[in-house]
Amino acid sequence: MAQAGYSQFCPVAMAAEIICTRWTLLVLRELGAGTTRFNDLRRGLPRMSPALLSQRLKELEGAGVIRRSMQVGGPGEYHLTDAGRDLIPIIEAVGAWGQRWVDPEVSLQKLDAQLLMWDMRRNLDPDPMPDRRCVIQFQYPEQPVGLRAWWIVVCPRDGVDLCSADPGHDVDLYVSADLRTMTAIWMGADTVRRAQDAGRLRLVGERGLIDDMQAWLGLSPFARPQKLAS
Amino acid sequence: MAQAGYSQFCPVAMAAEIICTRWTLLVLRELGAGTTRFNDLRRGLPRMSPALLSQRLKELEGAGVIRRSMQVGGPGEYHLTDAGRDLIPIIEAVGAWGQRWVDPEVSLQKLDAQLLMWDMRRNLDPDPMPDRRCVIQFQYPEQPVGLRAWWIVVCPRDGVDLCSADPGHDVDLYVSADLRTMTAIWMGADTVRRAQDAGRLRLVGERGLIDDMQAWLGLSPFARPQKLAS
DNA sequence: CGGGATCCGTAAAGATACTG
DNA sequence: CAGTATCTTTACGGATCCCG
Repeated sequence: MAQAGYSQFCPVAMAAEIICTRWTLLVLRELGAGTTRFNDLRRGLPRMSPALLSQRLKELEGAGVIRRSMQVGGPGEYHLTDAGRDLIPIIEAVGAWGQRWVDPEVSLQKLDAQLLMWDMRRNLDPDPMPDRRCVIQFQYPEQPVGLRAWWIVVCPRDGVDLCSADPGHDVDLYVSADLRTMTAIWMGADTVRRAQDAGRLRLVGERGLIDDMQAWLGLSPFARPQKLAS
Repeated sequence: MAQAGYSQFCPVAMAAEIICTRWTLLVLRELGAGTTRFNDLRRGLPRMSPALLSQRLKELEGAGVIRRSMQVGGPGEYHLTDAGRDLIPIIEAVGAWGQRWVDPEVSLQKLDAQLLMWDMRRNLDPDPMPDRRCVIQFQYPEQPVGLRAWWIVVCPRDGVDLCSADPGHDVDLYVSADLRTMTAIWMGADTVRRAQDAGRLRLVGERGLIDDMQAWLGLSPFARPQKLAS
């Protein structure tokens, strides 16, 4: 910290100077998942200060891991370079290690409704859903007001949208659980069926959406050995 | 920093809290290479303060990555657990990434004679050497006095020893180069033959030792896709 | 609203000295 | 040999503010 790096010629040290600084691996995880915009990165990294995110993005650009494309009239976008894409298997391996060796009781201590919803939105699979607009409301009754209710709107052509305020549409499915249960399902430590049978998860609404929920909800990309998005 | 971790349930974040703190990956690299003693770890991490090393070892023990074995009369030893051994492929992948994507001109800026000699000592292969005691003196004429001369003593049964003071034995081979050249050879960016032909490396002594130098010297474990030591 | 920059208090790391 | 103790420097967190 005090000094630039480790002063070691070893490739592990050189790479660690680039990717093992605070938050950096998570920034790369977001970029690997397809996020390109500054404020979208922020949504996936809610506790990271914008100043530090900006600094890290510059450092990664300097290291040749990402490239910043500034359109004249449009917003800037950040993309992994070839070197950056080469880091994705490493991030997947780190995630797999965490999934295997970190006690779920510890990770389920770090609940964050906004982060969970943002993550679910990204990975939600519309294919098993009816071919029309579907609105699902998630409710976490024990959460503070602003984090208690969420709407996910799936449109066949507009994709998946997340709102923390009522968008006004009719709701096709109400999902109610405590945040811990929903996170455990998302991480693969619990299932829709088991949680529903045990009363930890309540589903009210269209039968088809309920029956296929495990399918369209999916799992965190790190819950099983699976690739990150393109 | 201000807070303990990232407050994210994602396995990547959980793992990053454990292994992506400063110096930690290099501590694990040393342990993965077979080093078990505190002061030997220090030799491989010369710029890391003992206080921080001690702290990191405790953190890693708390995370279940290493185990500390305290013998009653003997010195303490640190060993990777199963979880820790599972990190070795990740460290190798990080090293491979660094070897591929970090400009050698940048890594060859971070020269360190003591670190290089310690690293060479660990990986030196006595097999291609004569079956008797061999003494090799390395000289880096441009280095400051205490780092200028090194002796490696290879004994068929006592293993490989490194001295920074003359051990008093007859020298079988004198190796003279600048530190950058020797490091480049060690990292696979140069070869004994090429450096000698170009006059960057001077070898004086027993013909057989000279001819087989590339073989017994070997390469850094990260210079090619190869396993760390047992 | 997207995309940052600035400022200040706190927490972590570096340097060095010292001890059982 | 295997660490602590101490003091200074640096980085990070959080809030606020700025600009097109």
